Order: sequence, then C-alpha cells, then structure tokens
Amino acid sequence: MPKTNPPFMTGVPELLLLRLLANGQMYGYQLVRQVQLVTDNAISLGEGVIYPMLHGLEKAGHLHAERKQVGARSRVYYECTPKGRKRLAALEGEWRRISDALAASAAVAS
Amino acid sequence: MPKTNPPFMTGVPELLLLRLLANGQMYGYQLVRQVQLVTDNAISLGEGVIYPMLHGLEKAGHLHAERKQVGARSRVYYECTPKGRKRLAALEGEWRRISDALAASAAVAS
DNA sequence: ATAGTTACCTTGAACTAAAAGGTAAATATT
DNA sequence: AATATTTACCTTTTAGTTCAAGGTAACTAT
Repeated sequence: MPKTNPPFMTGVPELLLLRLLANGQMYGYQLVRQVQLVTDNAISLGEGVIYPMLHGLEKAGHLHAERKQVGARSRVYYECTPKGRKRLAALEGEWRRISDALAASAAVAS
Repeated sequence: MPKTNPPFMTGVPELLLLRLLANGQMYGYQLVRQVQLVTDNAISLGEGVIYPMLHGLEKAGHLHAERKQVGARSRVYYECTPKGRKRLAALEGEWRRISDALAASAAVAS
C-alpha cells in the first residue's frame, strides 16, 4: 500500500491542472475540489500537491498568476499561458503514447 | 525534456514485467527486448530499470528466480508467483482507475 | 585478433507525489 | 458571544521511482 509514489500518478497532477486551467482561470483551493469532480472522485490531489505545482508551473511560464480581491477574501487566480498550452499538448501526447503502449502490451499478453 | 522521472511512467515497468512473466518465464536481458516488442518500441526499459526491479519483485515474493545453464551460458529465469499475480491484478486495477479518471476529465474539459 | 552481442549487475542523480504541519480570515452553528 | 467549520493560502520532510552511466565477463562472428 504505497502512500507516496503511487503507481501511474507521475505527471497526472500537472496534466489535470493544465487541462482545467486551459478552460478558464481558477484558484488553488478551487482546483483541489474540481479535480475530484472531473475525475468522479477517482483522483484526489491534496493542497501539498496543488500549491507547489502551481508555483512551479508559474515559474516555468506555463501559468499566469493574478491575485484578486473577491469580496473580503484574497485569492490567487491562475490561467494557462500559450506556453502552458504547448506543455499541455506535449503531456497529452506522452499520455497517449504510454497508454497506447500499455494497451498494445495487454493485447499481446492475453 | 525530463531525463529522469518522465511523466506517466511510475509503475509502468512493474506492470509490464508482471504481465510478461505471468505468461511464462523469461530472463532479464530477454525482457529488455520483449518490452520494446510488445509496446511497438514506444517503451524501452534499460537494464538499470529491469534488473533492480526483478530483484525487488523477487524479494517481495512476486517472482521466483531460477538460475539455469543454457549451453555454456548462465541465465536467471524469472516467473510470476501466485502472489505476483495478485500484485498484477492490483496494478491492473490501479491502471484502469487512473486512465478512466483521465478519460473522464478529458471529456469534461473539451 | 577484434568487434559486437549476450548477460549479468550497481551506483548516483534528478525528480515527484504525498503527508503532515502551519497561518489566518470568513462563515455557520450553538 | 463563543465555538467550530470551512475557505484559502503555504512550506517542509519523506519515501520512492526511473534513468543514465559505468562495470564485468563470456560467447560469437568477422
């Protein structure tokens, strides 16, 4: 029962965040819940995953961050940059490559 | 361009080896080539991945190792144990869980 | 002889997700 | 009014993984 480094999760948080943020701006806490929503609760990413990843993606120029005052509350909204979309496309390609390969392997193995 | 820890590869070597060794015994060097074969060259696992993984799986009781003399050459043949088949089933379930989740997320995001 | 292939193995580095812990303000509950 | 829960941000530590690179030795073909 692996607590850390669970199988098949490497790259998944980044792919999910880029997918969501390519469709519109969102803030960290919102993304935590949205990931559960769009994956039917199959995947749940904690804040210790989301926030460092947002910071990393922003630093890499894949996301643009903007602090907004919403009512009395302060939120950091992120949105995908053009560079981020390229990164997303690359990740989608990688995902397809690996999942196709595993499908091919399963077909042979039967 | 990530050299180490490429996206979506965590757990994939273990899954591939267990799949192959659930169908019959093989030795390390053979597995290196067989993985390329069954994945249409999409995935290539080096010996630095294969051998430590075989040792780990054997230590965990998922594989049984047997040194055989084939002609003048010495090879270590591995085969899947019942415990290894359970591990394989668990990994297959995990793989399906994650890939289904990503498919669901893509459907929403379009 | 030499080069290439077969066959085994280990070590070190880079990276990653997860868990746990931490702060503070707003809202809901009693 | 006091308390508990939720919102919202963040960091540090840990465990674990793949990959690259390096290393040995025997067999085979040129």
